[in-house]
Amino acid sequence: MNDNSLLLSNQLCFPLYACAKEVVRHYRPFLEKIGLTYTQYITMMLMWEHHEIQLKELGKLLYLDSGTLSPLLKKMEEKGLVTRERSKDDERDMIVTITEKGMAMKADALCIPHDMGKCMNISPEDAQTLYRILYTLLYNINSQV
Amino acid sequence: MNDNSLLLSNQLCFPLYACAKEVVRHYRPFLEKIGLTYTQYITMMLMWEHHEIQLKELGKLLYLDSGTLSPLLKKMEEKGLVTRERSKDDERDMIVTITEKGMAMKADALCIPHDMGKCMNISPEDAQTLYRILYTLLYNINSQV
DNA sequence: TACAATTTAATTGAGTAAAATTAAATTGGA
DNA sequence: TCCAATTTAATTTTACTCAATTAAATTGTA
Repeated sequence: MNDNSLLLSNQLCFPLYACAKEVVRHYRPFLEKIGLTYTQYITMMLMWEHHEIQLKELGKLLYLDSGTLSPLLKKMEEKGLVTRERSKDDERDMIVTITEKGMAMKADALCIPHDMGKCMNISPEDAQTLYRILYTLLYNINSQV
Repeated sequence: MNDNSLLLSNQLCFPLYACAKEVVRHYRPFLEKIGLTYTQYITMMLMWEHHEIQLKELGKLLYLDSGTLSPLLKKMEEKGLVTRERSKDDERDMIVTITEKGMAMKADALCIPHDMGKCMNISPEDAQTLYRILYTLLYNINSQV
């Protein structure tokens, strides 16, 4: 709590914030080729994996709430990538299902992780360390007493 | 470029994106006490350090463009934290200057880095490693050939 | 069985962000 | 000196993002 504690260069939050923004920004040209935004892209990754999933579950996995996901999924439905319908078992639940068109998009996205990897230019060791620390932080920050 | 390359859990970008969002979100209750948003907070850090700075320079240091900073600084001027005026030397430049009220706010912000540090719950070693890797990444991603 | 508490999505409002465009001022070269 | 190129902020458009609120459906309990 000294005079340097409020220097921007002494914060850990700032390179985290700036880095995340820059990485997402650098995804844009690659994602534009398949017509997705970054948020739509990470949503599609979960759809390619699960095929069918509740909005609630998407929110937990993506750390996004319904205020973001509801309009996002409507746009993705308009693009024909997913369908949305209420659960028969529980009308509160919104079930999101990937379409054939959504499945087909996966082939066009396959090159993106590789292309972005080159763009990020990080060593495998640093990538592994960064991955570990970020997931630890993500776990810890949401486990407060 | 195999079948697992598009799994969300295999991406490095995602924990970076999610972590940055969660960290900024956890800043909110602390920053509300002094009436700042996160973006205003990191801007104030630079103002406490420089007292007077060009919008252009703020943008470089914060990785933000005028589309974000122009309205942000107007709001901060309305709050009486900074003043904005064109440079006498070059009318294109917008000079931002901290006010007495802005300076006084620093005392109220001194506890925030410490409070957030507890909230993030990261070891000093991991914090140092994370800091190093993030700044390396930030440098590399903006140095493409 | 009633009905209060809980769960879930959707909506609303405020605040970023980035790209593209516009407009004004300055600079540099013929 | 003239004027084209450059620099800089501001504006516009599109797209998140979160907190708070609302509304509907479900659950649990007296």
